[in-house]
Formats: sequence, structure tokens, C-alpha cells
Amino acid sequence: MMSESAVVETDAVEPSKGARRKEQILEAALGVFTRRGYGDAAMDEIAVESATSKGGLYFHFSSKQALFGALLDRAADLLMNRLEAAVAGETDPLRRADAAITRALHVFGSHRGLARLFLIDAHTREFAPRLLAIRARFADRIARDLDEGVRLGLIPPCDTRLAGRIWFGAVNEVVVQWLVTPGAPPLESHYAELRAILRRGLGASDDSTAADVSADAAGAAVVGDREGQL
Amino acid sequence: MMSESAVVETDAVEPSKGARRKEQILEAALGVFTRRGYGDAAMDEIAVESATSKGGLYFHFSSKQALFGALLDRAADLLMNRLEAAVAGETDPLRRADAAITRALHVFGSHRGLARLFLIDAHTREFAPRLLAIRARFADRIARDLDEGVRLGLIPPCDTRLAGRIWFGAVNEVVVQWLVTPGAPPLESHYAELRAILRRGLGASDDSTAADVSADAAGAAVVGDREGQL
Amino acid sequence: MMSESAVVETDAVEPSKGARRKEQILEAALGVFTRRGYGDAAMDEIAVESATSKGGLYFHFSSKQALFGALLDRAADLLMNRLEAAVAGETDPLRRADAAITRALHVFGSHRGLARLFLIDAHTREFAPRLLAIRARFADRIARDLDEGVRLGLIPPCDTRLAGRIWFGAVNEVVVQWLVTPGAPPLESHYAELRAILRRGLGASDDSTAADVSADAAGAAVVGDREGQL
Amino acid sequence: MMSESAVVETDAVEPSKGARRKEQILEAALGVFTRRGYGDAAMDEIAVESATSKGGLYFHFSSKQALFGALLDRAADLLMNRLEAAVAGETDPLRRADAAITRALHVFGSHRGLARLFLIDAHTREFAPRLLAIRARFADRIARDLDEGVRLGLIPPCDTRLAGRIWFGAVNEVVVQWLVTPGAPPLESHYAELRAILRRGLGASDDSTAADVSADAAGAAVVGDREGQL
DNA sequence: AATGAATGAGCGTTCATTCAT
DNA sequence: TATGAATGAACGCTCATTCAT
Repeated sequence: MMSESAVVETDAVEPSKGARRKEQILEAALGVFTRRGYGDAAMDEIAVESATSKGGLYFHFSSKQALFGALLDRAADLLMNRLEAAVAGETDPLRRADAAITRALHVFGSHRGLARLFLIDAHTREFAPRLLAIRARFADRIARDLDEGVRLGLIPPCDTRLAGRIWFGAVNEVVVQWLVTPGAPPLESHYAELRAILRRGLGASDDSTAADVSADAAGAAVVGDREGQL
Repeated sequence: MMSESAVVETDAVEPSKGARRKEQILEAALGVFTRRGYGDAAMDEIAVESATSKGGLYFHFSSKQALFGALLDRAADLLMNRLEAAVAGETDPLRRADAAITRALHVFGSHRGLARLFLIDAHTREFAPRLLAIRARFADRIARDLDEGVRLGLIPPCDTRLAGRIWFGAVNEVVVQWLVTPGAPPLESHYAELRAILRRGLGASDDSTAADVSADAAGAAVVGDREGQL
Repeated sequence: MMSESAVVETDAVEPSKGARRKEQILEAALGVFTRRGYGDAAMDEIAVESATSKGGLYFHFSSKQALFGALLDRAADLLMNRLEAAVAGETDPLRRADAAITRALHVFGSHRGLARLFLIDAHTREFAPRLLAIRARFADRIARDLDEGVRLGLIPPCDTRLAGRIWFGAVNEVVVQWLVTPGAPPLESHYAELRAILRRGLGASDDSTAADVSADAAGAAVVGDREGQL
Repeated sequence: MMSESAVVETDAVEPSKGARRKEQILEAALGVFTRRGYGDAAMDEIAVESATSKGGLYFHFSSKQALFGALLDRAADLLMNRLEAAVAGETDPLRRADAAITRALHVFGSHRGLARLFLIDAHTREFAPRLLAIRARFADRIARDLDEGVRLGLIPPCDTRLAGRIWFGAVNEVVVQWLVTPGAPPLESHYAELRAILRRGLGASDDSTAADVSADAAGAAVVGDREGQL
């Protein structure tokens, strides 16, 4: 309906043909990297899958590494935007942190490919700095809210940076286990308890009325497991 | 016949020349995989480093993958032995779980290469099942103690498997961040707070008299950063 | 008919826009071929340097080879014009030959890039015939004067074609050595002795009053080392 | 007969299989480089022609450049050995220089491929230093004898290094013209006059009794145009 | 006339694996 | 057992050339 064209126009006034091509390539690349892992992904396959040519790939991206990097950056931006959006509706700092984590779980849960990219494939010498930055952004996002929580007396003082990392690590591991376990129950089934454990770990009271992601997921286009899509 | 018992002996008493050769190769392989990552490690280099030949490598291990797998298994066994040893001295289940985690941190902290291998490089399609099993062993180790803690009323009932994963994830992330951050403060500086957060997360009282790693590090042969050694 | 004279005009009066474009491209091409050598010169770079596009290049020249060929021809014409001009002022045949060689040394000496192009890069199967023709023109130029010298009894009869080649070869080698020797003394420092050796080789008396290049260099626009310019 | 095994043993006691392989490759490489020029020669073709595999090529030579370089070095050594041998029989310095040049003409004349390699293909940025060194060796060889000639008063003093270059350049050009001219008369037909011109150029008397190459070519295995052979 | 995105054959190089010795 | 020369498929990347606009 109306909202559809509205959404399209949000991004830019009709993406140029060049931009669309680039998008095509990124999409194909996500698929191939996801399926094969960085090392085993062949530019040839990405070329075929994106219905272009090897030369075309190199016209738009200067190298395999650059292509993967672009994918990573784009995914990071998107993820952070999602988190910011999820957090925007909350004022209580702990509930903001909650919301960020829950949304992250949610996004990864509906995008296995993205999750693989981020949490597994990117762990290579050459992408370490980029990945480090991304993880830092996430941990900061959490730590900032926790700091605020400390300031308001909601939780006792602690090393909030470390706590942010712990939270990220916990989410990460839960997602990775779920990623590599075929037939595992949906990620959602762990939301509540994960959240509770993390909150309690910081000495906050367990808040069972916490933000419900499935409620505010309005624009989040989460349809099952749409691989290769963000 | 004769040869069979001979083969059996290789495992325990007087390592045969063949077993020693295998050991030599595994040691060299650990070094190379550690330095270069799985993908960039060359069999050539392992051959040179183990003072054998490429043919020799393939006599003892059927493929690069098999070699890496063997390394992973061996390292996992050693790691778990360390954890069991650390845990053996404790009777209180929570302190046992504590001790396991602290020892894990400790081992990784003194063996960056090993940590990379386990926590990063092994994340490839082909090693997923093996890695999964290893992580499960670790999470189980924790979960078993937590179950006992619940049984004894030390902590309220909870999904202890999930908790195990959370603990592992937290440790994992803290170690990885430390791995990729040059000049980071020693891992030890985070022991206390990490432990506290995790314990509190399960509703246990903060136990400041918890097992001290530096005390039970007796057999831990932690000399600087002896890469390529367990 | 009409169009013919029009075409002719492009060569002399008011260069059409198209001809100017072609000139632009040839100039850029000279620079790039000179800098990189034929094999490593990229059409892309020539396109950028000539402020055109790849398509534009191919509109004016059917292929890379054709472009290089055109360059070679143009350069040859220019070089020969220079030689003819240098020779024009002399009536004594031996001094004419002298002048041609000296001027050649001079032109190459002030245009290293041109020298590379002619004396080195053009030695490829595909340009062999063109290059052969150019060398032949030069050798002929010399041989013609030598023939005249023989006719006048200035030198004893000899194989003047061979002598022309020898003279060219000597010049060539002296220039090439100078090209590839960084910090070599200026080419000029070898003029006198080279000339003497060549003349004597044909049994001519050494003529120390021979044409002085610096004197007749009037129109030779030798400003430092203006690569990419003739 | 007898002499055959004797010849084989001259070089070394039965060339090892590895050395033979290397020889095989060098021979094939000479053929391909000669036929296609350095830039257009494909390692694939060399592999096929040497009845090995691409991997085999790279086992013996670390790169295409290295392979070409080895060829160049080997050829240079052989050429210089030939020249030294030709020179050995002469005591008169001018006749020594004569002999060197005549032999060079002779060797090139019977090995077009070698000539191409040396005088044409090697003129690339990357081989410039190597080539320079080789040319310098040749020019030195000549210059040394000329110096001696000056010392003995056979020729008046002159810049013998320059003279060496001139001689080399003359030979070079005569050979190159012959190389690229199909159906040209044999190089030999120019020996006498070339020699005379060069000698006279230095003020030496024309010595028509000079060393005759065809006479001392005894062990030189010059059979028509045996390309790909040294 | 001119543009520049797109093509695709081809390149040099690598490396896990094999096998005659 | 052990060696190391040999293999060959596969890879990332380049670049002259084409063509819709």
C-alpha cells in the first residue's frame, strides 16, 4: 500500500543503476560468504550468483577483501540502527540495555547468514580491526546504559565496559550454539532467562515486565529465515 | 599379533619412534596453525618445522583437515584435564564451577595461540561438529556443577545448560577481546569481577573467598607465553 | 572531391575538434608508454591522462596496437624531419652524415622516453616490420650520403648500407647504455669521439671542423628533458 | 663411440635427474620466450612444452622472471665462454678483439633464439640491470684488448670503453637487422667488412689475415639454426 | 562523439595431495 | 617409513575490448 512507496523513497530518490548493481553484488556475496565461509568463497561464484562477471565485481569492489569488508560495514550499520531503534522507545537505562540485547538476538535469529558473517567468518587476521570496532560499538552501547543505571542507583557500581563485553559474549555464544545446532529450538525461547541472568549479574532486580521485542518489531521485516536479506 | 601389542604400547609406555614422530608433527602444526591461522598454514611449512617431509606428514595424517582435527582433539583433552584438575580440589559446586572458569581463563591467557585456534580458527564449516562437541563438554562441566548447586539449594533453579553457555560465552568474549587488543591489561585483572557477575547472575551470594587460581596453578606450567606448548 | 580537401585541411589549417582530440590522446599515450613500457601501459591510464574515456580512445584508435603504431609513425616522421633539417645546411656528404647522427644523438639525448620507445619497447613481434622500416629509413639516410661521399672520392668504396647500419647501431648502443645508466655523463660528451671513430672507419680523414650540433640546434626546443614532447 | 660417454662425463658425473629436469624446462622456456617474447610467453605453454606441469615449473624456478633470468644468465655464461675460447688462441690484442666480435656474430648467427632473447626481449625494465651487466662484460672484453693495443702502440690512444660499446652496438644492429629480415643473406657475408670498418675506426691498419672464425669453430656445434639449443 | 559499466579470456601463482624411489 | 619432485585444479586479479546509452 501507500507505505511501500514511502519506504522506497526513504533511502534515496530511486537508487541509481550503479547502486542497484552494487546491491546485487553485495546480496550475492552475502549468500556465498555465508554458504562457504570467507576463505572458500570464490569470486567466480559470487560473479555468477550476482548475474555479473568477474570484471564487474572488480569494477565495483577493488578486491575480495574490500567486498567482504563492505558487507561487514553495511551489516554493522544496519545492526546498530536496529539496536538504536529498539532502544529509542525506552527511558529506563536497564530496559534500554535489555532491549538492545534482545533485539540483537532477534536480528541474528532471523538472519543466520548475517550471524555467521559477524560472529564467525569475520574472525580472521585481516578483519580483526574492523570486527573489533564493531564489537566495541556494541559493548559501548550497552555500557553507556549501564553507566546511566549506576548513576541512577539502579545497579551498584561496577566495571561497565567489562559487563558490556560479558553481555555481548553471552549473546554471542547463545547465538553461535544455536547457529551450529541443527534443529535447535528457536532463539526466542531463551530470551527471558538470558535477560534475567544478565540483569541479576549486575545486581538489578529481575524485571519481568521488560521490553518485549516481538511487540516493537513493527518495521523489522522479520520473516522466518530470509537469508541474504537484511 | 606381535605388531598389535606393539602398537598398543605406543600409546602408553615408551613412545615408539612413530609416536614420537607424530608428536613432533603435532607440535610443529600447533605452532604453524597458531601463527598463520588454519587457512594460511601451509603443509610445507609444517613439514619443515617438524623436521620431516611432506610425505611424512601424509603418512601420519591423512589430510590437513585430519591433522588440524587431531590437534583440536588433543588440545581439548588437555584443556579438559586441566579443568578437571582445577576442580578436583573443590567440593562446593559453585566454587567448582568458578574454578573451572578461572582455570580456563588462565590457560587461554597463557596460551594465546591455543586460544586463537579454539575460539577463532576452528569456526569453519568443516570443524563445526568437533568444535560443537568441545564447547558442549565445557558447558556441561559447568552445568553439572550448577545442577548440583541447585540441588543443594545454593542457587535457585534455572536452565543450567543455558547458564553454562552464558558462562562460556562470557569467558570466550573476554578472552577474544583480550586476544585482539594489543597492550591490553593481563587477563587476570578481570577474574574477580567476571566471576562475581556470573555468580550473581545465578542468584548466588558473592563469594569473595573463591578459589584463587594463582594458588592452585601448581602443575600449570605457565611460563610467560609459551606458544605451541600445552 | 570536396571531402578530400577537407581532410587535407585537417592536417594543416585549423585542426578540427576531432584531430585535436586525437592529438591529445597521442600525447597522453606517449607519456604513458614512455613511463610504463608498451606491455605495462594500461588503456585506462591513457584514457585518464588524455582526459577522455576508454570509449573515446577506441573511437579514435582501433586498438592499443594501432595507437602505439600511430605514435611510432608520428615519432619517426618527426625524427626524420629533424634529421633532414639538420642535414639541409650541409653540402659535404660526410658532414651531412655526421650531422644526421649527431642530431639523432641529440634528439634522443633530450627525450629519454622517446628513445626507450624507439630503441627498446618497439622490439616486439608485432611492431617489428614498422620498426624495421624506420631503421631502414635512418640507415638509408646515412647510406645515401656515404654513397655520395664515395662518388666524390672522399672515402673509398664500401658497402654503404652496411656502414649505415653500423653507424646506427653504434649510436643506438651508446644511447641505450646512457639510458639505462643512472648518473651517466651527458650524451654530448661522446659526440666527438664517436664521430671520429665512425668517420675513420670509412677511411675518411678526421674532420675536426665538423658540424657542431649546439650551433644548428636552433629549432630543437631542447628544454631539459621534456618527456612526452617532440 | 668412446668420445660420446667422455663428453657426457665432462660436465659432471651423470647429471642428476633434477638437473636434467631443470635443463628440460630451460630448453622449453628458451623456445617459448623466443617464439612469443617475454610478455606473451605463458607459463602454461612452457609447462606443456617441457612435458612437466605448472607446479613443476614453480618447483624449480620461483617465478616467471626467475626462469627468464636463469635463461639469461646461462646464455650469458655460455656466450662469454665461447668468446673466451675464441680469444684464447690469439696473442695480438686487436686480433683478439676481432675474434671476440666475429665469434659473437657467429654464435648469434647460428642461434637466432638466443639472439632474440639477448638483444631484444631482455630490454625490459625488470631485466635492465642484468642485461646491463652482460653488455658491460662484453664491452669490457673488447675494451681490455683495445687497451692492450694502445699500450703496444698498435692503435692511437682513445676512449676504449666507448669504442667497446660502439663495437658491440655495431654487431648488435647488424645482427638485429638480420634477425628481423626474412631471407637476408647469411651473417657471415658481413664479417669481413664489419671488421675492417671497426678496426679502421680505431686507426689500426686493415688486417686481412685476421682470425677466421669458421676455422676455429671446431667444438662449437654450429649446425644450421638449432633453435632452443646452446 | 563520447561515456563508463560490463565482459571474459587469460595470467602468474599457490598448495593439498600423490607416488616412484 | 620417509622423501621430495611432481601434479593440476583452483584462485584472485588484470585489462583490452565492447556496447547500451
